[in-house]
Amino acid sequence: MWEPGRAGLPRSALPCYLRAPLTTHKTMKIGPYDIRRLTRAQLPRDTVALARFLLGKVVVRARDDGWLAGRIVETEAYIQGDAACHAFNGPTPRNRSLFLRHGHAYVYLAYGTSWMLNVSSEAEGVGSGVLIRALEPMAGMAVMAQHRGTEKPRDLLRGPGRVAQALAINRALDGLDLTRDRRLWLGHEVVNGTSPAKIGVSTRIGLTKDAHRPLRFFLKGSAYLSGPAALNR
DNA sequence: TATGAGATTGGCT
DNA sequence: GCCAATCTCATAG
Repeated sequence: MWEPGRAGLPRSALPCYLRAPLTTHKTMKIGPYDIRRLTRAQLPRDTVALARFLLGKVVVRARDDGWLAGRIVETEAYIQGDAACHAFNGPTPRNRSLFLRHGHAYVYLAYGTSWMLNVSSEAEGVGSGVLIRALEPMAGMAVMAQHRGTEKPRDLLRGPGRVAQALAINRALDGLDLTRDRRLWLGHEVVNGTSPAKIGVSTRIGLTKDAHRPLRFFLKGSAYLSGPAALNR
């Protein structure tokens, strides 16, 4: 089987989407950061646990024009039996990816205008997911700025629709395996001796059904949170 | 078949 | 602060 980097071409000459690792133990240099892919075994198979676990982890998008990456600072859990969860009424063509085993992408269009990235979060057949609401920019800010039409770092990835627009995420990526795919994957930073940030909890943003549940999670003190300041304390 | 609501955003008052 | 843009799907007729 042909493998990138083993065909006489230096890895650095390959486009990002081919340099992206399929295996876990490889460490990628993305911008100034050392990033290693998360395996399915590392991902909690529980929606709330995954929503908390993903804080501080990294979303990596590989494009032929470069790496795009951001640190997850805000998530929301959409659990089975929750009226606000898209899977509440069973599978439809739009929400079927929510029923994939944990670690797959569920990408959908909200309000006909904004794409949203979610991570499926339970066993196959259970419709649940974690919405990625905000990232802190790590790499590829110039390309993100092009996609977003703004240069301001705080406006690149603050809000789920902005995350998808900045990272060029749309229906074409719906259903992919975030632990295996080269184009979009989850990683963690390889570092020594960092202290874990405190996690804040609030109600979810923009809901009318089941709006009272404390299922939004965020890194306290981050400058890249969406939502009103009152919910970020 | 028609209608209204929705896990949002950007522009304008 | 208000509102339009515009896709998906549940519900009603």
